Amino acid sequence: MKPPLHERIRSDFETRILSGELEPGQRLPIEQELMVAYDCSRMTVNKAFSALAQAGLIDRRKRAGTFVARPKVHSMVLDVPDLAEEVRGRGQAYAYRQLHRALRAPEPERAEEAMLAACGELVQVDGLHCADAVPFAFEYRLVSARAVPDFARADFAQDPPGTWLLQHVPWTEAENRISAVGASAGEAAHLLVEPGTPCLCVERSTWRGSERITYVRQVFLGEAYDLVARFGSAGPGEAA
Amino acid sequence: MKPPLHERIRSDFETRILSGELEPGQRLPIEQELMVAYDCSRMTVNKAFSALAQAGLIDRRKRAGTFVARPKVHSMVLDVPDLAEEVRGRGQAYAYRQLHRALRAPEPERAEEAMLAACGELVQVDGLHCADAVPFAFEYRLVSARAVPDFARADFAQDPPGTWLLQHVPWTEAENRISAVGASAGEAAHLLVEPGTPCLCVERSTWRGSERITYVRQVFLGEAYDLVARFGSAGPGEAA
DNA sequence: TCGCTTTTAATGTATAGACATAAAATGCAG
DNA sequence: CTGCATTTTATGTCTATACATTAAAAGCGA
Repeated sequence: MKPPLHERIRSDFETRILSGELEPGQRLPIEQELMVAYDCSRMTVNKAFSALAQAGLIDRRKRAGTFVARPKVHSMVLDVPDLAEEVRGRGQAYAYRQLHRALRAPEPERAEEAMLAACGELVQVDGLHCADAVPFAFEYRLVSARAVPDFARADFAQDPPGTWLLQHVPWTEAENRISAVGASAGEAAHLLVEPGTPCLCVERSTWRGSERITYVRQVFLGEAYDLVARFGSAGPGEAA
Repeated sequence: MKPPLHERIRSDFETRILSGELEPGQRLPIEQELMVAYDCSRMTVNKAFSALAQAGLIDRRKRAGTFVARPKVHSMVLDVPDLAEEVRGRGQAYAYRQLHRALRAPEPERAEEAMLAACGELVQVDGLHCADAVPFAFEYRLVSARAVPDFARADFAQDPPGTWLLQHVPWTEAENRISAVGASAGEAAHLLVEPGTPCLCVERSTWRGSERITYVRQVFLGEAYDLVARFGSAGPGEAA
C-alpha cells in the first residue's frame, strides 16, 4: 500500500529502462535533480540508484553521471538441478553406478589434467547416472587428492560423487562449459546408444579459494536431458 | 588498495557464506554487534547487508535477525555473448546471411508456433551466422508481426535479427532451452556438415510484459561453439 | 492451556551534513 | 596547438540520529 520512497524511485527507473523508454547509453538526471523531483534527501536517491547499479541496469561514473547500461552480454540464470532430485521429481528411481575408481598421478598430456597438475595425486571416478536403471549420463571426474583427502574412501551408494563433494567441500568458484558432442565409443557403450549420437556435454571445474578441487565431464543423452534457463530480465538478485 | 568499509564487510560475509563456514539458516550477528566489531556506524553495516540481501545470499527478518539464505536451486549465471561481438573478438569477420523471409499465418500444428498463435501474423526469418564466411549457426526465427510492426521491413545487412530486435524491442522476460541435437538434413546442408552431426541447440522465447515477441531456434556447430557459465564467488548482480 | 494484548528487539527508512575520489573540463605555459 | 596542472562536478563513503515497522516474546486474564 505504501512502498518506501527509495523503492519507488528504483522501480520507476527500472520500468522505464526495461520498457525501452530510457535507451542504453542515455544519461539519467543527477542526484541533485532527483532529490528535488522526489522531494527527498540525496541518500535516498543514492540508495535507489545503488540497487539499480548492483542489478546491472545502470552504470555510474564519477563526475560524468549516471547512464543506462548497455547490455553487452545477456547473463541468464541457469538452474542446475541436482541430478538425483531431478530424476526423482519425475517419479523415476535414481541410481548412481560406479564404473571405476583409481588413485593416480596426473597425465599432463591431457589438457584438462594439465590444469590439475599442480594438485599432486588425483582420484579418478567414472560412473553412470541412471533413471529407472536406464543410464542417461556418463560422468568422468577428477578430484584433487590433496584438497579432498577423504574422497578416495567415500561411499557413493547413497549420494553420487557430485553431491558428496558439495556436502563435504563446498566450492567458492566454478566454471562450466556446455557443448554438443558425439558420444565416444566408450560413452556410447555405457549409454547403450550408437557412437556419434548427439549428447549434451557439461564440463565443470571448481575451486575453493585458489585451490583446485575437481574437474568433471558429464555427457547426457541428447533426447533425455535439457538445460532450461529462465531469464529474470529484472536482473539477478531479486526474487519476486 | 583501500576498499571501502561497507565493501569489506560485504565481501567478508560473502566469503564466509560461499565457503560454507556460515551454513544456511545460521544466524548472523546483529547490526549493533557488527558496528562495534568493525567500529563503524549502523548505516555502514546496513549497506553491506542490504547488498547481500539483494544478491540473495542472506535473508533478513525484522525482530528475528539476519540469516544465511538456503539456496533453493543451484543457479548459475550464464553469459550469452552477442554472436557478432563474439566472432569479432576472435579476430574473424562476422556476417549474417539471410536465407528466407516471409509474412504468414501461424501453423498451430507446430508446437512452438501454437504458443505464438495468439499473436496474429508471424514473420519468419531463416538465416546463417558466419565467421570468416563459414557458417557456424543456423537460425530459425518467428516474430510477432503485431508486436514488432517494423520487423518485416528491417534490414539485416548491418545487424542480425537478434541484435536488431534487441535494439528496437527489448524484452522483459525470456526462456531458454539448451539441448544437443543431430543436424537435420536441411540444417546440415546449410552448415556444410553431415546430417546427424552433433549440434548445440538453443531455443529462446521472449516476451515484453505479457506480449509475446519472438521464438528463435539456433543450431550451432558443436565444435565451433560453447556456452561458458561462471559462478563467481562474486555472486549475481555485479558486473566486474 | 488458550487466546489476546503489550512489550521489545531487531531491521527498515529517511535525513542532513561532511569529506573523499575520480574524471571531465578548463586554463595556462610552452 | 600541445601537454600538463588545476578546477569543477558528480558520485562514493560515512556518520549520527530519528522514527517506522514487524514479528517474536512476554504478560495476562479467562
